[in-house]
Amino acid sequence: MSRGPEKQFDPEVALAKAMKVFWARGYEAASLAELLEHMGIGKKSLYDTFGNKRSLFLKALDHYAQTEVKAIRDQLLAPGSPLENLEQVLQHLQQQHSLPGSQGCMLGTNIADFDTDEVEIASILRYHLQATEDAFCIAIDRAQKAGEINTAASSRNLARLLLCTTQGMALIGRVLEDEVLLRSTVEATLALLKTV
Amino acid sequence: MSRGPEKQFDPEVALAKAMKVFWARGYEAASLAELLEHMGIGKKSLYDTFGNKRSLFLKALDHYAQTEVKAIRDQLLAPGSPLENLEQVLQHLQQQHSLPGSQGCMLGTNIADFDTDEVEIASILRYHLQATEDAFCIAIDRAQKAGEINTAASSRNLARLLLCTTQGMALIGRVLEDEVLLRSTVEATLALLKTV
DNA sequence: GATAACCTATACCGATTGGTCTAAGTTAAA
DNA sequence: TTTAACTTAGACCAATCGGTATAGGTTATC
Repeated sequence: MSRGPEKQFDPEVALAKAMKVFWARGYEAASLAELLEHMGIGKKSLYDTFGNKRSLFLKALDHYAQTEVKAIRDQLLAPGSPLENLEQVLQHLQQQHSLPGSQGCMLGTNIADFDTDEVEIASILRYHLQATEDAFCIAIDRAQKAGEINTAASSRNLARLLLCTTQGMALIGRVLEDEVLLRSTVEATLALLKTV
Repeated sequence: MSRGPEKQFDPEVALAKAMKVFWARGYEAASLAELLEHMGIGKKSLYDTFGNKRSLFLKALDHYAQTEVKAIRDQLLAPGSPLENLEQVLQHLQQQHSLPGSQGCMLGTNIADFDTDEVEIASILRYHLQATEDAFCIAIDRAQKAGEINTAASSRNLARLLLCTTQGMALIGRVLEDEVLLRSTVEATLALLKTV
C-alpha cells in the first residue's frame, strides 16, 4: 500500500475529492470525518498537507475555479462561431445542472453560505464571477459584431444578464428533479438573443 | 411588562424576527442563542410555542412565502399594464437585492443550504418556485397578447427564464456591493423582452 | 538491521451545539 | 391570598465539532 518516505498519496487527487465534498455539502456541513472518508487519508496527513479545514476549503475552491469555471470560460472564448460557443455553453450548463444529484455551481452555493463580512472568500467569489462575466461579454460582443445576436442591449449588459441567469439555473437545478425548467430557460434565452 | 396568563409576547412578531434571522444566516448558522436574542423571548417559550428549531424554521419559511414572495406575485398579477407590472417587479427586486447587507431570497439560499433528500423542505421550495413561475407566466401572457413584449418565446418559457434570472440576481446581490450588475441585468432583460 | 519519512488509527481536548429541565418571578382570575 | 398560567434565566446533558498529540505500522534508503 505505502510506497516509502515520499508522499504516499497524491495531494492533487485528495484535493479534488475534498472539492467534491465541499461542493456537494458546503463548508460547514462538510465534516472532517466526511472529508477524510472521501479523501481516503488520515487526519494527520490532512493537517500536515493542507493546514486546517478552512485552508483546505480555500484550496478546494481555487481548484474548482481552475477546472470547472475555467472550462466554461475557455469554451466561451474558443475559436469559431461565438454564437455557437454561447449555445454550447448554455446547453452544457443545462445538462450539467439537470443531472440527478446536481449540486449547482460551487461559486453560487458559497455566495449563499457565506456572509459578505468573510472578506477573503467574498473577494475570491467576486473575482471569478467577474472573470465569467468578462468571458460572456467578449463572446457576446463578437456575436453582435457578426450580426448573430440582438443589439438592443449592450454586450456588457447582456453578459451580466447571462451571469445572473446561469447562476439561477445552477441554483434551481439543485432542487428540481426534471430538466424541463432549465431547458425552457435556455430555449427562451437563445430565442431572445437571436431576435435581431 | 408581563400581561398575565395569556401569551405575554406576540408569537407572530417573534416568528417574524426568527424569519429574519433564518433569512440572513441560514438554518444551520442561526444558533438558538442568536434566535432567542432577536426574538426577545426565553428558550422555554420558544420550545413551548414553536416546538423545536426545525419546526420554527419551517414556520419561518412559510411566513416568508406568505409575505415577501406573495407580495411579488400580487404585484405581477395586479390590474393595469402587465408590462408595467413586470417592470416594477424587476426594478423592485433590483433595488431590494442591491441594498447593502442584502441577504438574497430565502427560497434561493435554502436551495443552496439543503440537499434534495430533505424532502419536506424541498417540496416547500418547489411549491413556491412554481407559484412564482406561474405568476410570471400569467403576466407575460397578458403582455404578449397586448403586443407589449416579444413572442419569440412562449410565455411559459419566458416565465422560467425570469425565474432563473431573478433567483440569480438575488443570489449575486448578496456578494456584490454595488448595484451596477443588477441594474444592467434588469436593463438587458427589459430590452430583450421589448424587442418585438 | 537501523533509521527516517510517511502513513492510518485513535485517544483526547476545549468549545459549541440543540434540547430538557428546574427555579424564581409576574400577572390575572378565583 | 391562593392558584394557575406564563414568563425569563440558567444549570445541565449528550453529541458533535475542529484540532492536536500519540502510538504503531510500512517502506525506501543507508
